[in-house]
Amino acid sequence: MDLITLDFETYYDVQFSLTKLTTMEYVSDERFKVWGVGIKVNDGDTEWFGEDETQDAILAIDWPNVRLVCHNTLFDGYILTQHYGVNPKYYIDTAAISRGLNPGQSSRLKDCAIRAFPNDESMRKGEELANAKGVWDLDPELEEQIASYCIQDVDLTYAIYQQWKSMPKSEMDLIDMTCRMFCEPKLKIDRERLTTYHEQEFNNAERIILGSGIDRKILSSNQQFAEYLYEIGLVPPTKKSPTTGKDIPALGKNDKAFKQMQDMYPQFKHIWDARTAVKSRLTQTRAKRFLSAAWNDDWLPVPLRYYAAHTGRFGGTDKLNMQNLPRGGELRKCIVAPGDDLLFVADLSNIEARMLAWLAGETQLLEQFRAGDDIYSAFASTVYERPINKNDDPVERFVGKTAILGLGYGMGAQKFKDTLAAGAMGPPVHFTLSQAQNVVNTYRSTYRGIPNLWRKLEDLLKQTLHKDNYGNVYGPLTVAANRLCLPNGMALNYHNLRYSSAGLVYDSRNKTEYTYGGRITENVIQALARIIITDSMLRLDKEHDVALTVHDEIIITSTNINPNATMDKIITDMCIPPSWASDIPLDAEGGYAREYSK
DNA sequence: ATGCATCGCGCG
DNA sequence: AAAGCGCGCGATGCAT
Repeated sequence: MDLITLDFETYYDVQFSLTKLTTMEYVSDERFKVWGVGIKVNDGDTEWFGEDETQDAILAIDWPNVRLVCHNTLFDGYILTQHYGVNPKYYIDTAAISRGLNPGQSSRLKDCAIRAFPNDESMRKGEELANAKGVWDLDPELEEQIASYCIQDVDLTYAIYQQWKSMPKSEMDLIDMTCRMFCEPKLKIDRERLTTYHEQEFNNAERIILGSGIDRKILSSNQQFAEYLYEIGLVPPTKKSPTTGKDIPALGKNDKAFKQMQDMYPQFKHIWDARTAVKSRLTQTRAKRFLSAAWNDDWLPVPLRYYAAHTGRFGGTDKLNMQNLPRGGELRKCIVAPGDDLLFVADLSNIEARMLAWLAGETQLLEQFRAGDDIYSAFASTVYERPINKNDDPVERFVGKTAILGLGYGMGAQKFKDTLAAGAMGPPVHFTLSQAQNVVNTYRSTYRGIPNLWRKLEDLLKQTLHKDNYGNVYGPLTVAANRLCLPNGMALNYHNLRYSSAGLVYDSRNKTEYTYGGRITENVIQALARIIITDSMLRLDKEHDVALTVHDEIIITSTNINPNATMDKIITDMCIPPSWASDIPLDAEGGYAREYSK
């Protein structure tokens, strides 16, 4: 099989660019034009093909026998499949590899080159002196310059791949899968339903905003909306900014004081409704993005960013985050399986709570998971000192749920109290600070292994600062330089980890992050849980099309033949424990339908 | 015009 | 000693 490294150079201008448009909008636009392409076959010399030669050069390649290497393969791969109609056998992306090996650091080609070849000044991306912005027809001189930059980029990409190809095979396969979700879409949109929904949402919001008689600029600005409230004789609530510590208006949808204000002044309902209409436009912008993304016969590419989080979790990209669609919302129902196929959706139940119990060695909790007990009710029973069950005690169970989901990573009494009152996951519950403190204490004393784990993992991370400790093992984790090695060959990286006056800090996205036991524990648990789900995705992708993942959820398209058997197979697969945690009790649940819904 | 920090809000 | 965490997008407000 040939290894082809490739880089497209395409027309762009001020309006028509990837900062303004999504990849789907850009490539499907009338203005889309390939200036040329640089192609390197195996270790041969990179060749430039100009505008008139590109198509022949692309079509001459035996794509079913090609492993493709690009830097940001979602872009070049999408052009190959959607513009030229050719599908490589395997997709490799050096930007994705960079994020896997160096999460939280820039994955631009320029920065990758420095990281891959720190001591070789010849391996540097040149400054792009040519300004080709807005030039539709390149003159020979400009084309010459672009061609030379392009060849240089292809050569760098190839060299970086050679340097980093020792990346675990399973992770390479995940990068390939991520590219296929985008370049070879598995999902479709229900265009009619989506169009109707978009118009309806838009008209509804407009009616409410216009009806209020307030300028939408005022409605959408916190500052200006606060001033407006003053003018009509109301005192806008304030709160302390969690980042700057300054007093800021508390006018968010979930700000308690603002909610109370709305309840207190029902005569201003038109104002509250208009504020919501202006602030909650996610569904409208998203519907619009879906419609333009699915330009090609309603096929919907799924843009996922491999290793977006330093824990390995995927993220959204390309102005379209498929991982935060409102639950039970119309948007999800507008996403469908193609033809007569069905969409299978399954998620790993309480995966993080299970992983936490397992790593902390909390035998009692593990036994409860193994027995299929309702963990939230079980903990609530301890708190309330009486048997709690889902049907009779929904409020008490919600307290148990909030505790299990939050307190495992060190949440304190004040935050627990606020979280309960906000009622984000259930009915709002109002506790005094001392009642909240009691629950926190009960949690920490009931599951002693968990606060113990916070201390152990903080100590383990500190060990990464001294090379005497490299190789030390804790469960599935191994100590190395500034990182905790994971059982899949990857690592939880803490770039430039060091002590500061604030404590333990590290660099992420040019920001200094402060960390501590509870937070490290959360990172470790998230990283380990992510391995369980991606292991399953890799197995399932052999038989079905994995179309999307949302952290603990896998979305698969498959035929409508024996759907119950397919569903069972998926669930069974997701519950296979990894070799490094063969005794972890896993559980999964799911369903299938034509649409994406649960 | 464009970049950056901050906030709000959607998901896990 | 104590501290829930992980994302991306869109809008605002301010700096360049």
